[in-house]
Amino acid sequence: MRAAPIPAFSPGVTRIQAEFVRECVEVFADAVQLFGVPRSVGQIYGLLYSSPLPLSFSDIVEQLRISKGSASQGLQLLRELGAIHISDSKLNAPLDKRDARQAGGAPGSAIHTAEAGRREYFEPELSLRKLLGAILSERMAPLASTSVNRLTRLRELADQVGDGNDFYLDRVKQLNTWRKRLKAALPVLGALLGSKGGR
Amino acid sequence: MRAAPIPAFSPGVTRIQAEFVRECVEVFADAVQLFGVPRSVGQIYGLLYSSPLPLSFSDIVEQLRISKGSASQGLQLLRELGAIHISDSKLNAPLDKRDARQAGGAPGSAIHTAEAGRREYFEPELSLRKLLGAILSERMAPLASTSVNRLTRLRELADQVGDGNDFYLDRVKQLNTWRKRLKAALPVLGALLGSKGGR
DNA sequence: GCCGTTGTTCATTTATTCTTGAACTCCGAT
DNA sequence: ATCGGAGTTCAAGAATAAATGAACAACGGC
Repeated sequence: MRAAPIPAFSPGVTRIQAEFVRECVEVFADAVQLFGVPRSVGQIYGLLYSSPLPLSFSDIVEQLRISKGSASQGLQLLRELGAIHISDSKLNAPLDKRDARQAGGAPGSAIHTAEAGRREYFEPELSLRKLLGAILSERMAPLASTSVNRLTRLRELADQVGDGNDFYLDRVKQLNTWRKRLKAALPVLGALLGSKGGR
Repeated sequence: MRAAPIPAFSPGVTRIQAEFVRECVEVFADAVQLFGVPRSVGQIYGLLYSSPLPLSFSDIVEQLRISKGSASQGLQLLRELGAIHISDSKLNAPLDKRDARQAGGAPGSAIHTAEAGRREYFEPELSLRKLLGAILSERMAPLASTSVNRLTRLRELADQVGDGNDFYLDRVKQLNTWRKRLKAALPVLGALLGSKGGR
């Protein structure tokens, strides 16, 4: 088990809000692990999900207390999956945020002076369909790419066995059926998750 | 990367059959990894899947060249998942197998004299629905059990924030929607995999 | 152009998971 | 009862995956 990830306290954020963030971070950290995605990546998504304003790279590093390396790789993966995107309001976001911070906060550990440079801000993608669709197809890709070749090879071998009964051919046929069903089921799943009918 | 798992040669089995087995073992070893199931467990299933006759514990250990510990744990998991079951013909299976082996084989490395004791024989489950259903629900269980409590907690926190807009409440609502959709989608997926319509 | 800052890459360290092997229990046969 | 093989458990080792941090590259402002 790992030490509970406790986001750093940011100025201008109430204790309740911080608690909300922490809970979200953990929820997503746990959830993504079920899909084989590293915990820290879920943390990043959870943080963005619970933030009213887009966050920058360094916000994430500071609040999650993770290394720049982890943050960079995690953000990269999330972008590849389409789970987050760069805020289009490159200009507004930082300004809004500075206001928000100044508004409520104990300015003790000062936000560094210059909020300058090529800083980018990230927002979470909120479509469940896109989120899961990307993860699933990413994980299915390697299987799909090799499975056809392998089944062909198995079929050849089964033909050569030539024992009395059709055991080997039957098994190959069944594998093929399974593959087809899986292939057919995935799009349907996507449709279900995208629909509004889940009540 | 790991050394290719090469099943040991068994008497009474042609080279082609051995090749078929090896290919199956690898196919399932790779496939199960996508669902977070250990490779060796997939190997065991693949071996059983490609065997015309039920296999015993020691058959598995010998042919896959894995330790008794791995075999035991792997078989246990597969049984929990309902992916294999103990051959009901506790009496027939071993007899059949001895016949089969004697029939074709170079009896050089003799099958040990006494086929005795409480030896059990395993067969693979062939229903895709059962196979995947068990894996999926096993992996979803931890999420499902905690998610309701966590969402309740998040809702409480969101109520307490009370900033001008409904940002936090909206996020909680969306999480709830996602949860419901996932819950609704899983049974449908099961139905799809069990149907005959996948052609 | 330079300079300070932002973000990336990658070898190393750290943490987690898987496998092994040996001691042990269980069961059936004698 | 006891003997021998069948199967399980678990601590220790090996293999794999993830996180770190420091060196590096990219960008914007001046």
